[in-house]
Amino acid sequence: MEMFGRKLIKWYLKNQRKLPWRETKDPYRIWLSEIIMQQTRVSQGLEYYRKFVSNFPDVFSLTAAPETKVYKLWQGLGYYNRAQNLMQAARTIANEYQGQFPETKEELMKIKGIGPYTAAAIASIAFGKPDPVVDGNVFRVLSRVFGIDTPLDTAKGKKEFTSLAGRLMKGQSPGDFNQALMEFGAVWCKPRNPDCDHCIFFEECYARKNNIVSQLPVKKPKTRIKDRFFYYMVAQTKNGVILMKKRGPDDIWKNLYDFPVIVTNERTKPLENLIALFEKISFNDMIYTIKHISNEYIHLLTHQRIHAVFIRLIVENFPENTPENDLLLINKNDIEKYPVPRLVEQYLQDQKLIKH
DNA sequence: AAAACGTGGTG
DNA sequence: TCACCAAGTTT
Repeated sequence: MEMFGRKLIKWYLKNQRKLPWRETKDPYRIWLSEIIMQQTRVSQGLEYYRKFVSNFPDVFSLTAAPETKVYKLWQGLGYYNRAQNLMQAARTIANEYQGQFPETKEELMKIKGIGPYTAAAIASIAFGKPDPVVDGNVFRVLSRVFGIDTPLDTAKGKKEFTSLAGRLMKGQSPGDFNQALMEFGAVWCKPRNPDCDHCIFFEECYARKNNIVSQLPVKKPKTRIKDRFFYYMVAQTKNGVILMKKRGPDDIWKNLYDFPVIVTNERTKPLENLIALFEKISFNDMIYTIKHISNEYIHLLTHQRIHAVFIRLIVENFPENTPENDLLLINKNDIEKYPVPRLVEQYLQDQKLIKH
């Protein structure tokens, strides 16, 4: 523990980049740099920082500036809310704090645009408070060196990493420690292809030792919803025998029961064309009539939006022998005995094939 | 709690 | 090419 901070700061004092906001303890400039650098690379933000400092050397000059001028200077940086928050924060500090930045993380966080990260950064760098910063770099370095696979974009993850950073910080200068940790992540422990062989933590790094550097840090999977279109064939004889199908192990609803289905990634039309395909997954030469085509059901899963259409067929007869490949013929009175996805249950209810 | 918010660099 | 990522915060 102790050693981690010592080595880190030793590395930092020797290897840090020379950046303008590192040459001041002025909380105004620290704040300005932190807001500008949110979600922004140094190479992109550097010139903006210089422009803002020279145009607005203190919080009062920023307060006095016309909005348009501030936006103009911000142009091209992105996240334009930051410019608006910047002006509001400047007014707050000028009016409610007499131009003096509050010194605690808690108080700083009351100011617009200052969240947990920025508050800790100002408190530690400008005022020497022992508040650990936890940004993307810190997540990466700590998750690798200490082998933490808690997803960082969760409440649990944030708590865990903040707590660890706080313990590691003990005995070190908070501002230096925080900047060292971020700098190390930015220039050495990079997201991809870090130079582990020459790393100061070569010996102790958990990820390096276990060859999982590229797998850390862990993030929650993006909830990118995929649309899928399910076209179900609900085939039934006149005397009430329904063809069902057990779902396989490779998709959603494992081992539940539904019907023969055509799955596509886009909407299919006309629907009638699907029936030829149905014959391939059930019986050849079905003699059928289309009894009903349902509306599209939308069924939401964590990562999928299922668009389901049920095509109900009346067939003359199923073959006598029991079909292969997970197909089964059941009496419609027994349908409730089979576990089905909620989507299918809904359909069956709507069709009065089951009660409730 | 998840989504929106911008732009530019990278492998 | 394009998904991923960058000194996050707000709603």
